[in-house]
Amino acid sequence: MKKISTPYHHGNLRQALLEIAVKLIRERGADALTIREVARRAGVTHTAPYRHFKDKASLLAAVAREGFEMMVKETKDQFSRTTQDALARLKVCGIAYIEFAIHNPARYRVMFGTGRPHGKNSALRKASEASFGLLLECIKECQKEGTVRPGEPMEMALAAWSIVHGFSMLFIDNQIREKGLFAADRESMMDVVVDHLYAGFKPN
Amino acid sequence: MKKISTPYHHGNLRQALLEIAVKLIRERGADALTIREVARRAGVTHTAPYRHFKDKASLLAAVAREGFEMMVKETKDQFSRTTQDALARLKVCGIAYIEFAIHNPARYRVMFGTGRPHGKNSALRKASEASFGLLLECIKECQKEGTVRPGEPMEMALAAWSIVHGFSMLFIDNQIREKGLFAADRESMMDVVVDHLYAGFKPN
DNA sequence: ACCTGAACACCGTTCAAGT
DNA sequence: ACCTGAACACCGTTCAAGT
Repeated sequence: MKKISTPYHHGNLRQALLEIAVKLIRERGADALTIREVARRAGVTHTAPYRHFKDKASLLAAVAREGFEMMVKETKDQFSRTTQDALARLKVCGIAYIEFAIHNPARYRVMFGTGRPHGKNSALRKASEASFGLLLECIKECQKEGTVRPGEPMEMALAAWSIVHGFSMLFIDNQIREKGLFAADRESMMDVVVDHLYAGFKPN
Repeated sequence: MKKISTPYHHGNLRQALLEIAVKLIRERGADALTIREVARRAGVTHTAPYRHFKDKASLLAAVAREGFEMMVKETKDQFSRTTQDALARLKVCGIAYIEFAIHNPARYRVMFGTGRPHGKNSALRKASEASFGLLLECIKECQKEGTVRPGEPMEMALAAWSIVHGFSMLFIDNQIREKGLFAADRESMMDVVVDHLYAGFKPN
């Protein structure tokens, strides 16, 4: 009888651990994420993950980093299906951001929920800066186009980020449905919020 | 020799535990909050807290609830120092909200960071609804006054909440300073965000 | 290189017992 | 009523050892 080869050699354990981690958070909450449980589900010893991640925090950081990269990719994909109109792209930024959060609440919470800044982890930092950069560029282009009023783009990007982030957080934390805020569907809530956002950007 | 009386009888243990919990989160992060450590600092056995809180989650819920109550109180205090002008009160809502978050980041994170809704805990739920209610009332009054455009107040309150919550979260998570977003001081950042918010509320 | 097994110092929670 | 001490089933992390 041939030996059944063990599944996670040759470098795919790292990716497997990441996927299991996300699934675990999604299914059972952030508290249920333990290195030992991830290892168990991957079929390896509880110390094996330490070959790929320094500690639990850096496993979470890797999950977060992937998240920012996914978000950027999805936004760019939407861009390519959009007119050259910079204002349209700016709206896509907002919508894509919120949609990512709503469709990946577990991962989104990891991306922002740590309470710890990204400071030291440069890969994570770069990924999150790329995401913010997309928004910033859109705003600058809109200003050139004349579809967004003049003003410090950094400040405007901050206001824009605040509102989409705030809405996303409240939404995935159930604060919105819980308060009976809306019988309305997600789509129209998103539109309300994003429209409000751009109302503040209109040129005079 | 008289026995030294033990400090936490007669019902003040509960309050002591809450204060220690907040201090612990503030000083060493949310991960450092353990029931055992709280008990240790209070000078009681690690099982004593269970007389006052069902489990760790309900200790955290109590910390969160106190937070919402503090926020409402501080906002009302500011109201009493303000003109009858409803628009001025609306701005106070935004500023007081952000200031609370900035001055109590640890507690603020507990108030929103659980990932778990407040659903079951009715005291917590009521406290957070009171906070939202303040904002909602202000918007309605402004509409009567004509200083905020007509529209579903619930939707407008949601947009307002999103932006102050988003800004607060980004700020206390260090996402803002980390990205080199502003050399500017807090005050002016807050003003930018809040001004942007109210720009979207202006009547035509 | 990658993985294991034992070990250490912790957790949250329960429960019978003490005053 | 309020608190204790032992116990249980977990953690994260380290380290010497195996292939």
